[in-house]
Amino acid sequence: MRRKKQNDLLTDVELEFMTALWSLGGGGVRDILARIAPDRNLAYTSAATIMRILDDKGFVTSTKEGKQLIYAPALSKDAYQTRSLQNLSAKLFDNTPATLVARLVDDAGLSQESLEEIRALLDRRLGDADD
Amino acid sequence: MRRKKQNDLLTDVELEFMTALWSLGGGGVRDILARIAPDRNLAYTSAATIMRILDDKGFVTSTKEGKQLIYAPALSKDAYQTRSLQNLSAKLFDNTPATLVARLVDDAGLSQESLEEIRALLDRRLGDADD
DNA sequence: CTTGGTCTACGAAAGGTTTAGAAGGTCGCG
DNA sequence: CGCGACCTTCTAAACCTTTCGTAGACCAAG
Repeated sequence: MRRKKQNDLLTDVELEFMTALWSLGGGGVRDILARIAPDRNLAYTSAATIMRILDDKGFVTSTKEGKQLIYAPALSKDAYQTRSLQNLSAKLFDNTPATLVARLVDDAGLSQESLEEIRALLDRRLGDADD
Repeated sequence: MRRKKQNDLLTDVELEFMTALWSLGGGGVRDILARIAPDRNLAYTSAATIMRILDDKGFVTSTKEGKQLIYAPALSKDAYQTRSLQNLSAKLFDNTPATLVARLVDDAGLSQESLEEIRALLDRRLGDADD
């Protein structure tokens, strides 16, 4: 059975848990739950269910260690960031990344510092292959 | 009563319809449905329901013209692009736009052309205050 | 061996999304 | 007037997401 709706995007809660797992590198349900916002008050079984779903969907791998399951990301955060950007670019920006960046740098809430950081990035990226 | 889950993001189908409406500027259900991918085969009443929901949520405005409702975006595409980027930046990039752009320009699928377009954008934006 | 703690798996409930049929209004034309 | 065409509104079904309780497995300590 395949996903039928989205390509391979995480739902809100799934992303919350993957973020915790990425920062951890790996761990059991209790470790992961400890990284979730404390005011969340999520039941342990809820967390376990989320992790099982992530496993089913292939976003994490699990290995039995003693009596508990240890989870590890099956997809790096970088890779997922790229995937999300591609999705957003396709859905909302006509697959033209330049428009996406334009909207980003037009955002008044963006600091000068951030802008310069971004240009430095681009200079580095374009400097190499420049002819 | 307000939305309870997301800030103010469109669902998949809602985005599909808003995209049609943005490209149209405004129109009735039949106009909008004509802009949706033709292999979609969506019933007219389904389209009407989506538009009513968008109206309820405040994403469009409607005015009665004769016997039909004419819809217009209550939110520009630019504004929604900005909103989406802010959301993605907060959820997945720790609110550091530079990281977002880094992931974007690291994407091997990005053409040299796009990269240069992006840098030109930044130069224009930063050129003023350059030292 | 039995009890208690910890774990995973299953199932259900509540809410949101997507689709579409049924019902009822309105308008123009014969 | 009455009919058909077209429109909106209501309602429901199917599915997905999120949350959690219950049940069953397993192990260690008394």
